[in-house]
Order: sequence, then C-alpha cells, then structure tokens
Amino acid sequence: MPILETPLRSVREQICDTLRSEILSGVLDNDQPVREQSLADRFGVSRGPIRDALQQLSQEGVLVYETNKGVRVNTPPSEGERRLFQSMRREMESFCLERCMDRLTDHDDEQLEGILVDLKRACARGDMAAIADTDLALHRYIVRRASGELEAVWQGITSRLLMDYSRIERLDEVVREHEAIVNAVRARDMDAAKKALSRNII
Amino acid sequence: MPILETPLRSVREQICDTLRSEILSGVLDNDQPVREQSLADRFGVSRGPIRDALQQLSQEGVLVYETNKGVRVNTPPSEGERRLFQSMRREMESFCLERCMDRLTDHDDEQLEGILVDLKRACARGDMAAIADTDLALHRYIVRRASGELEAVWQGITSRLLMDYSRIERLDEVVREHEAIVNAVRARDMDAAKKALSRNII
DNA sequence: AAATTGTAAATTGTTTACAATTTGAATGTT
DNA sequence: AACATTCAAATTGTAAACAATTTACAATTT
Repeated sequence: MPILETPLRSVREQICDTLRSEILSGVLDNDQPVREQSLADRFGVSRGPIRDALQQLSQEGVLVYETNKGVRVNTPPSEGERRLFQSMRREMESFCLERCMDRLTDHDDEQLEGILVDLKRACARGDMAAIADTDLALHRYIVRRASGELEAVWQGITSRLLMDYSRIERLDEVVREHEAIVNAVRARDMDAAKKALSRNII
Repeated sequence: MPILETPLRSVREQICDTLRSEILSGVLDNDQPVREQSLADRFGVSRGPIRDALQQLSQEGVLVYETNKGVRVNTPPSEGERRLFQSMRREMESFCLERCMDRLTDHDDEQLEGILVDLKRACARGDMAAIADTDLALHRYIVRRASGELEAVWQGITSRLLMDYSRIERLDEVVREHEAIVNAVRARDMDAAKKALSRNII
C-alpha cells in the first residue's frame, strides 16, 4: 500500500489548474470568449472533459457561463465585493491556522519551505503564472491541512479576489510577505502567522 | 424585447435544484452513492447533463466526488466548520442587505411576500423539501438583488450549512423568523433586517 | 442608408458507443 | 475459516456523431 496518498488528479483538474493559472496571471483578457473545441485541440482530449473544466471554473468565478453561448473570462469584483471577499478569506485562513497549527510537523515545515523556494524562483524570472500558482499553493496548503472540506469555498473566494492579480506589482513584496508567513508558522507563533496571512490578503 | 427577463434555466440547473432540495431536506441518506444511470432514467435524459449536475453539486458541497467512484451524499460539517460558515454567511447577507436595501421597490416587497406565502403553505403540509426550497429562496432573493456575482459563493456556504436541515424541527419558528425578515425589509429597517437574518442563520 | 429577413457557418447541448476502472462474488490456497 | 485470485458485471471516463442554438453576413425591403 502507498505510504503517501496520491491525489490522482483527473484530466478535468489538470485542465482547470492550467487555465486558472493562465487567467489569474493575466494571459487571457477579460470578456474574451473561450471556445471548447480549441481547448480540446490544445489539450489533446475531446470536448467532454473540457466542458467539465469550464463548468468548474465558472462556479469558481474565474469564468462566466451563459446558456448556449459558452464561457468568457470574468471581470474582477467591485470594490465592495472585494472588501467582502477579503474579510471572508481572512476569516477562513485564520480559522485554518487555529485548527492546524498544533498539528503541524517538520514535514509540513519542509513543504512550506519548498513552496517558498518555488515562489522565489518564479519571482526571479518574472513568471506571473508561476507566481500566482505558488502564492496560492502556500495558502492552500494551510487550508488543506486544516480541512479538505473548506478548500472549494476558499478557492471560489480567492479566485474571485485574484481576478486582477496583475495589480500585484512589487514582486519583492510578495516574497517578503510569504517569508513572514512561513517563518511565523515554523515558529508556531499563531498571532504573527495570522497577521502575516492577513497582510498578504489584499 | 422581453419586458421580464426569463432566466432560461438549463437542464443541468433544473436537475441541480431538484437533487439539492431532496438531499438538503433529508430524502437521501448521507454517504449513500448516487448512480448516474438511475438519475438519467429518472429525469429522462442521458448521462451527460446528469454528470454536469453532479459535478456542480459536488463543488457546492452537497455531494462528494471521488475519481472513478462517482459521488455520494456529503456529511454535515464539523462543529467548528459550522461556526465558520455561519459567520461567513451572516457577513455575506448583511453585506447584501446594505447594498440592496435602498434599491428595493414595491415589486420586491410583493415577491418576498409571495415567497413567505409559499413557505407557510409548505410548513402547513409538512413538506420538508418545499420548506428548504422556500427558506433558501427568500435569502437568495436578497443575495441576487444585491449582486449576482455573490450567489455561487453564498450557495456553497449555505448548502454546507444546511446539510443537516433535518435538525430544523420547530416549523412555526421558521415561519416567524422569516416573517420578521420580510417585515423588517418592507419597513426598510436595516438594523432589524440584519438581526432577523442573522437570527435565522443557525 | 437603415432596418429586416434569410441562410450558412460556427458553436454549444445532448445522445450514443466504447474504453477504463471499480466492485463483488465465486473459486482456489494456506 | 481466513485470505488471496480471478473473472464477469456494474459503473465511471472519454470520444465521436448528431441536434439545437447562436452568430455573421448577404440579400431584400422600406
């Protein structure tokens, strides 16, 4: 039997992750239509799994679905909605820290450190898609560690918040903020970790 | 051009609503597997649209999806998760009230009153599925009136909170709470409306 | 010229057929 | 009896064909 549980990511999930990363990092313009057949050609599968992925991304808020018209890239939330989502995301991640902090092991510290290294590399080469990926990966690690049940809700809120990830301009700031998060978590300093997480949610 | 916008609900949405209602009201047991073909037979369509609906309900938290194993009815959230979702739902609905209150018209009042009538009838005949439907419909009306962009997030949180709707036992209490909500909204009393909504979110 | 209508191409929605995987019972082995 | 193995049935995953709808553009009318 396998020691480490393999997630066994489906085709749908892989396509979702790729498209989400590209959209959040600004590769595709807003309101730009996304055609099923072209994606099917690109990923080398039929339209079935593509439709599954597009539906999931629509529910996540990354795409907008219209009956008989397909999907298009969503627009960022309004200022009011942004503030609401910020508040909710902070509440979620604080909750997750509270729940998982005393269960974290050395292995978790190593994982977080690894994500941090990936983030630094992505920043060094200015790869926005990879930056968005690793940024999300670090937060997601905390969420998953606390409760897999929360991940889908967290992803929906976070994706909507990041629909204009492009406004992230100071890359060194991103690295420093995530270093602060990892350091606080490694020190098991709940208060500092919450503050560092909250500061990074904008 | 059409005076009243027709929502044009897709097959997927209709199946989603039917299954969600049945599951939240306790018709199907937890952890019970849901077979695609049997649902296809029941709704008179092929497995394609069924799979769409099951995927959506999985992301909503009503069902749990496992690769190559299909879906099963989800279990209610833990006590901690419940408190978190409660807090987030209260924050969302308060936000929606703030945003839509001064835009409400007589037509909105009539709509809310209509939902209230439906709720009373459903309670009178003890139809749990209809009670859950109309309960949700009233809150959803406020959310949609404030911002359609919030609905998917709200639905995910709310569905998870209602995974054990059966604990709702005092039906007269349900009616009174919703009457309080509608009355406060009709009076455009922000504070009372927020309190009434919050009291109803448990 | 502007608006309307008609038509063909493009696109999405659905069904059917088939491939891959899981499940469960029957069988065999220790 | 307990455990592993095998194999068929059930179930999910994917592909391809078909139906329904939308879109874009040409033709026609006002």
